Amino acid sequence: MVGGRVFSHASTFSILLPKPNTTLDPLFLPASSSSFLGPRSMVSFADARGEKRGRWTTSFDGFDDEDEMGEEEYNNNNNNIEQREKKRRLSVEQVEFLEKSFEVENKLEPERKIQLAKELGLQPRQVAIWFQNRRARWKTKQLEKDYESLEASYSNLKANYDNLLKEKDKLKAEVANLTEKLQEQPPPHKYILDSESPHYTDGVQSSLLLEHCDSSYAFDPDHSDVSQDEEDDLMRKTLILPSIILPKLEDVDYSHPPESSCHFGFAEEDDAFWSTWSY
DNA sequence: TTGTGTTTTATTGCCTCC
DNA sequence: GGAGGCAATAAAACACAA
Repeated sequence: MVGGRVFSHASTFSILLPKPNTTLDPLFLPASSSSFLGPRSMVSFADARGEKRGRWTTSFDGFDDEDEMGEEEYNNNNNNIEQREKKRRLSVEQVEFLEKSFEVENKLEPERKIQLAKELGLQPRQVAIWFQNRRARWKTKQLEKDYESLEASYSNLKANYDNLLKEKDKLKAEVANLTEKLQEQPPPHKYILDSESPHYTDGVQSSLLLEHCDSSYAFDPDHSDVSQDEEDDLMRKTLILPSIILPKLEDVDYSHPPESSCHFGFAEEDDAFWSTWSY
Protein backbone atom coordinates (compact mmCIF):
# COMPACT_ATOMS: atom_id res chain seq x y z
CA MET A 1 0.00 0.00 0.00
CA VAL A 2 1.54 3.25 -1.04
CA GLY A 3 -1.30 5.56 -0.39
CA GLY A 4 -3.83 4.92 2.23
CA ARG A 5 -5.68 7.32 4.38
CA VAL A 6 -5.15 7.79 8.06
CA PHE A 7 -7.92 10.27 8.56
CA SER A 8 -5.50 13.11 8.68
CA HIS A 9 -8.30 15.30 7.51
CA ALA A 10 -9.80 14.93 10.94
CA SER A 11 -7.76 17.83 12.18
CA THR A 12 -9.39 19.94 9.56
CA PHE A 13 -12.90 18.77 10.15
CA SER A 14 -12.92 18.31 13.87
CA ILE A 15 -12.61 22.02 14.36
CA LEU A 16 -16.11 22.25 13.10
CA LEU A 17 -17.42 19.22 14.88
CA PRO A 18 -18.60 18.94 18.44
CA LYS A 19 -17.24 16.08 20.54
CA PRO A 20 -19.06 12.84 19.85
CA ASN A 21 -21.34 11.41 22.46
CA THR A 22 -19.51 8.19 23.16
CA THR A 23 -22.23 6.79 25.39
CA LEU A 24 -24.57 6.30 22.49
CA ASP A 25 -25.66 2.90 21.43
CA PRO A 26 -24.57 2.51 17.83
CA LEU A 27 -27.58 0.37 17.12
CA PHE A 28 -30.34 2.33 18.79
CA LEU A 29 -29.77 6.00 18.90
CA PRO A 30 -31.77 8.58 20.77
CA ALA A 31 -33.41 10.90 18.33
CA SER A 32 -32.80 13.92 20.49
CA SER A 33 -29.07 14.11 20.17
CA SER A 34 -27.23 15.06 17.07
CA SER A 35 -23.71 14.78 18.33
CA PHE A 36 -22.02 14.33 15.02
CA LEU A 37 -23.79 17.03 13.18
CA GLY A 38 -21.24 19.03 11.34
CA PRO A 39 -21.29 21.15 8.23
CA ARG A 40 -18.44 19.21 6.71
CA SER A 41 -20.49 16.09 6.81
CA MET A 42 -23.65 17.71 5.71
CA VAL A 43 -24.71 16.58 2.30
CA SER A 44 -28.17 17.59 1.42
CA PHE A 45 -30.18 16.25 -1.40
CA ALA A 46 -32.33 18.41 -3.53
CA ASP A 47 -34.92 15.73 -3.27
CA ALA A 48 -34.60 12.88 -0.87
CA ARG A 49 -36.03 10.53 -3.45
CA GLY A 50 -34.68 11.37 -6.84
CA GLU A 51 -35.81 10.42 -10.25
CA LYS A 52 -36.19 6.81 -11.22
CA ARG A 53 -32.67 5.76 -12.01
CA GLY A 54 -30.72 8.66 -10.72
CA ARG A 55 -32.23 7.96 -7.41
CA TRP A 56 -30.11 10.46 -5.62
CA THR A 57 -28.76 13.80 -6.60
CA THR A 58 -26.04 15.38 -4.60
CA SER A 59 -26.27 19.01 -3.83
CA PHE A 60 -24.81 21.15 -1.13
CA ASP A 61 -27.72 23.47 -0.83
CA GLY A 62 -27.99 22.26 2.69
CA PHE A 63 -25.52 24.88 3.76
CA ASP A 64 -28.00 27.40 4.89
CA ASP A 65 -25.88 30.09 6.32
CA GLU A 66 -22.44 31.19 7.27
CA ASP A 67 -22.77 30.03 10.85
CA GLU A 68 -23.22 26.44 9.86
CA MET A 69 -20.23 26.06 7.58
CA GLY A 70 -17.62 28.57 8.59
CA GLU A 71 -16.56 31.72 6.87
CA GLU A 72 -14.02 30.29 4.50
CA GLU A 73 -16.23 27.55 3.31
CA TYR A 74 -19.14 29.91 3.06
CA ASN A 75 -17.11 32.11 0.75
CA ASN A 76 -16.06 29.15 -1.29
CA ASN A 77 -19.61 28.01 -1.33
CA ASN A 78 -20.76 31.30 -2.72
CA ASN A 79 -17.90 31.81 -5.11
CA ASN A 80 -17.45 28.38 -6.57
CA ILE A 81 -20.40 26.19 -7.34
CA GLU A 82 -18.21 23.40 -8.66
CA GLN A 83 -16.24 23.23 -5.45
CA ARG A 84 -19.46 23.14 -3.46
CA GLU A 85 -20.42 19.94 -5.21
CA LYS A 86 -17.30 18.09 -4.28
CA LYS A 87 -17.63 15.13 -1.99
CA ARG A 88 -17.26 15.45 1.72
CA ARG A 89 -15.53 12.86 3.76
CA LEU A 90 -17.13 11.76 6.96
CA SER A 91 -15.47 12.75 10.18
CA VAL A 92 -13.45 10.29 12.21
CA GLU A 93 -16.14 10.25 14.84
CA GLN A 94 -18.86 9.59 12.32
CA VAL A 95 -16.89 6.78 10.78
CA GLU A 96 -16.09 5.25 14.15
CA PHE A 97 -19.72 5.35 15.12
CA LEU A 98 -20.78 3.81 11.84
CA GLU A 99 -18.13 1.14 12.27
CA LYS A 100 -19.47 0.23 15.69
CA SER A 101 -22.94 0.11 14.32
CA PHE A 102 -21.77 -2.06 11.46
CA GLU A 103 -20.16 -4.49 13.88
CA VAL A 104 -23.46 -4.89 15.65
CA GLU A 105 -25.40 -5.47 12.45
CA ASN A 106 -24.14 -5.05 8.92
CA LYS A 107 -27.60 -4.67 7.47
CA LEU A 108 -29.51 -1.50 7.83
CA GLU A 109 -33.21 -1.46 8.58
CA PRO A 110 -35.02 1.74 7.56
CA GLU A 111 -35.68 2.76 11.15
CA ARG A 112 -32.10 2.30 12.15
CA LYS A 113 -30.94 4.17 9.11
CA ILE A 114 -33.06 7.17 10.05
CA GLN A 115 -31.81 7.04 13.60
CA LEU A 116 -28.17 6.88 12.56
CA ALA A 117 -28.66 9.65 10.05
CA LYS A 118 -30.22 11.88 12.66
CA GLU A 119 -27.54 11.15 15.16
CA LEU A 120 -24.69 11.71 12.76
CA GLY A 121 -26.18 14.65 10.98
CA LEU A 122 -26.16 12.83 7.70
CA GLN A 123 -28.73 12.09 5.11
CA PRO A 124 -30.23 8.62 5.48
CA ARG A 125 -29.00 7.93 1.98
CA GLN A 126 -25.45 8.68 3.06
CA VAL A 127 -25.76 6.20 5.86
CA ALA A 128 -27.15 3.64 3.46
CA ILE A 129 -24.30 4.27 1.03
CA TRP A 130 -21.77 3.99 3.78
CA PHE A 131 -23.18 0.63 4.84
CA GLN A 132 -23.27 -0.55 1.27
CA ASN A 133 -19.67 0.38 0.66
CA ARG A 134 -18.70 -1.05 4.00
CA ARG A 135 -20.32 -4.37 3.12
CA ALA A 136 -18.42 -4.37 -0.15
CA ARG A 137 -15.14 -3.81 1.71
CA TRP A 138 -16.01 -6.51 4.19
CA LYS A 139 -16.75 -8.91 1.37
CA THR A 140 -13.46 -8.17 -0.31
CA LYS A 141 -11.59 -8.77 2.93
CA GLN A 142 -13.53 -11.96 3.48
CA LEU A 143 -12.63 -13.18 0.00
CA GLU A 144 -9.00 -12.48 0.71
CA LYS A 145 -9.19 -14.43 3.94
CA ASP A 146 -10.95 -17.31 2.23
CA TYR A 147 -8.32 -17.31 -0.48
CA GLU A 148 -5.50 -17.42 2.04
CA SER A 149 -7.23 -20.19 3.90
CA LEU A 150 -7.72 -22.22 0.75
CA GLU A 151 -4.15 -21.60 -0.28
CA ALA A 152 -2.88 -22.86 3.06
CA SER A 153 -5.13 -25.86 2.81
CA TYR A 154 -3.89 -26.62 -0.67
CA SER A 155 -0.25 -26.35 0.40
CA ASN A 156 -0.89 -28.73 3.22
CA LEU A 157 -2.63 -31.25 1.01
CA LYS A 158 0.09 -31.01 -1.60
CA ALA A 159 2.79 -31.63 0.99
CA ASN A 160 0.92 -34.69 2.18
CA TYR A 161 0.47 -35.91 -1.36
CA ASP A 162 4.16 -35.47 -2.12
CA ASN A 163 5.07 -37.39 1.01
CA LEU A 164 2.75 -40.21 0.01
CA LEU A 165 4.30 -40.30 -3.43
CA LYS A 166 7.76 -40.61 -1.92
CA GLU A 167 6.58 -43.35 0.37
CA LYS A 168 4.99 -45.16 -2.52
CA ASP A 169 8.19 -45.02 -4.55
CA LYS A 170 10.15 -46.26 -1.59
CA LEU A 171 7.83 -49.21 -1.10
CA LYS A 172 7.89 -49.95 -4.80
CA ALA A 173 11.68 -50.06 -4.76
CA GLU A 174 11.58 -52.33 -1.77
CA VAL A 175 9.20 -54.70 -3.51
CA ALA A 176 11.43 -54.77 -6.59
CA ASN A 177 14.44 -55.45 -4.45
CA LEU A 178 12.76 -58.32 -2.63
CA THR A 179 11.45 -59.79 -5.86
CA GLU A 180 14.90 -59.73 -7.31
CA LYS A 181 16.30 -61.51 -4.28
CA LEU A 182 13.66 -64.18 -4.54
CA GLN A 183 14.48 -64.80 -8.15
CA GLU A 184 18.15 -65.19 -7.32
CA GLN A 185 17.40 -68.06 -4.92
CA PRO A 186 17.83 -71.67 -6.15
CA PRO A 187 14.68 -73.28 -7.45
CA PRO A 188 12.60 -74.94 -4.76
CA HIS A 189 12.60 -78.70 -4.28
CA LYS A 190 9.67 -79.89 -6.28
CA TYR A 191 8.28 -83.13 -7.44
CA ILE A 192 7.80 -82.27 -11.02
CA LEU A 193 5.63 -84.80 -12.70
CA ASP A 194 3.56 -84.94 -15.77
CA SER A 195 0.06 -83.81 -14.96
CA GLU A 196 -1.17 -85.85 -17.88
CA SER A 197 -0.22 -88.99 -16.07
CA PRO A 198 -3.00 -91.53 -15.65
CA HIS A 199 -2.09 -91.62 -11.98
CA TYR A 200 -3.00 -88.07 -11.45
CA THR A 201 -4.37 -87.80 -7.95
CA ASP A 202 -6.14 -85.43 -5.61
CA GLY A 203 -4.53 -82.62 -3.72
CA VAL A 204 -5.13 -83.90 -0.22
CA GLN A 205 -2.34 -86.39 -0.35
CA SER A 206 -0.03 -84.03 -2.10
CA SER A 207 -0.45 -81.53 0.64
CA LEU A 208 1.60 -83.85 2.75
CA LEU A 209 4.54 -82.88 0.63
CA LEU A 210 4.20 -79.17 1.11
CA GLU A 211 6.91 -79.02 3.64
CA HIS A 212 9.30 -80.36 1.09
CA CYS A 213 8.71 -77.47 -1.14
CA ASP A 214 9.62 -73.87 -0.96
CA SER A 215 6.16 -72.65 -0.17
CA SER A 216 7.21 -69.03 -0.10
CA TYR A 217 7.99 -69.43 -3.73
CA ALA A 218 5.11 -71.61 -4.68
CA PHE A 219 2.52 -69.41 -3.04
CA ASP A 220 4.01 -66.07 -3.73
CA PRO A 221 0.96 -64.16 -4.99
CA ASP A 222 3.15 -61.46 -6.38
CA HIS A 223 5.12 -63.83 -8.56
CA SER A 224 3.94 -61.86 -11.48
CA ASP A 225 6.40 -63.30 -14.00
CA VAL A 226 4.19 -66.33 -14.20
CA SER A 227 0.83 -66.25 -15.89
CA GLN A 228 -2.23 -67.71 -14.22
CA ASP A 229 -2.22 -70.79 -16.44
CA GLU A 230 1.43 -71.38 -15.90
CA GLU A 231 0.94 -70.88 -12.23
CA ASP A 232 -1.87 -73.40 -12.12
CA ASP A 233 0.23 -75.87 -14.02
CA LEU A 234 3.12 -75.27 -11.70
CA MET A 235 0.87 -75.86 -8.72
CA ARG A 236 -0.31 -79.12 -10.15
CA LYS A 237 3.17 -80.33 -10.96
CA THR A 238 4.60 -79.19 -7.72
CA LEU A 239 1.98 -80.18 -5.23
CA ILE A 240 0.08 -83.03 -6.76
CA LEU A 241 1.81 -86.36 -6.90
CA PRO A 242 0.53 -89.25 -8.92
CA SER A 243 -0.52 -92.34 -7.14
CA ILE A 244 2.49 -94.11 -8.52
CA ILE A 245 4.31 -92.57 -5.58
CA LEU A 246 1.46 -91.66 -3.25
CA PRO A 247 -1.41 -94.08 -2.88
CA LYS A 248 -4.86 -92.61 -2.69
CA LEU A 249 -5.92 -91.66 0.81
CA GLU A 250 -8.62 -94.31 0.99
CA ASP A 251 -6.00 -96.94 0.27
CA VAL A 252 -3.83 -96.00 3.18
CA ASP A 253 -4.15 -97.76 6.48
CA TYR A 254 -3.57 -95.19 9.16
CA SER A 255 -4.16 -97.59 11.96
CA HIS A 256 -0.51 -98.36 12.09
CA PRO A 257 2.65 -96.78 10.91
CA PRO A 258 3.53 -97.50 7.39
CA GLU A 259 6.17 -99.98 6.65
CA SER A 260 9.59 -98.55 6.31
CA SER A 261 9.65 -99.53 2.67
CA CYS A 262 6.76 -97.34 2.01
CA HIS A 263 7.31 -93.89 3.36
CA PHE A 264 5.49 -92.10 0.64
CA GLY A 265 8.64 -90.43 -0.35
CA PHE A 266 9.31 -88.98 3.06
CA ALA A 267 12.65 -89.10 4.70
CA GLU A 268 13.33 -91.39 7.56
CA GLU A 269 13.00 -88.69 10.17
CA ASP A 270 9.33 -88.49 9.39
CA ASP A 271 8.86 -91.70 11.29
CA ALA A 272 8.44 -89.55 14.34
CA PHE A 273 5.15 -88.45 12.89
CA TRP A 274 3.89 -91.98 12.58
CA SER A 275 5.09 -92.89 16.03
CA THR A 276 2.69 -90.35 17.49
CA TRP A 277 -0.19 -91.53 15.35
CA SER A 278 -2.86 -93.27 17.35
CA TYR A 279 -6.55 -93.97 17.21
C1' DT B 1 5.32 20.49 -5.91
C1' DT B 2 3.78 16.90 -8.52
C1' DG B 3 2.77 12.35 -10.03
C1' DT B 4 0.89 8.13 -8.62
C1' DG B 5 -1.41 4.73 -5.98
C1' DT B 6 -5.00 3.92 -2.46
C1' DT B 7 -9.19 4.83 -0.02
C1' DT B 8 -13.63 6.74 0.45
C1' DT B 9 -17.91 8.67 -1.15
C1' DA B 10 -21.34 8.57 -4.44
C1' DT B 11 -23.72 7.19 -8.89
C1' DT B 12 -25.55 4.02 -12.19
C1' DG B 13 -27.63 -0.01 -13.88
C1' DC B 14 -29.38 -4.33 -12.99
C1' DC B 15 -31.66 -7.55 -10.12
C1' DT B 16 -34.79 -9.47 -6.54
C1' DC B 17 -38.45 -9.17 -3.40
C1' DC B 18 -42.83 -7.83 -1.81
C1' DG C 1 -43.80 -0.69 -9.63
C1' DG C 2 -41.22 0.88 -5.71
C1' DA C 3 -37.56 -0.16 -2.36
C1' DG C 4 -33.34 -1.76 -1.54
C1' DG C 5 -29.09 -4.66 -2.44
C1' DC C 6 -25.04 -5.42 -5.18
C1' DA C 7 -21.34 -4.89 -8.75
C1' DA C 8 -19.00 -1.79 -11.41
C1' DT C 9 -17.39 2.51 -11.81
C1' DA C 10 -16.36 7.61 -11.35
C1' DA C 11 -14.37 11.02 -8.90
C1' DA C 12 -12.73 13.36 -4.89
C1' DA C 13 -9.67 13.07 -0.95
C1' DC C 14 -5.65 11.57 0.76
C1' DA C 15 -0.64 9.63 1.50
C1' DC C 16 3.75 9.47 0.03
C1' DA C 17 7.94 9.19 -2.71
C1' DA C 18 10.87 11.60 -5.87
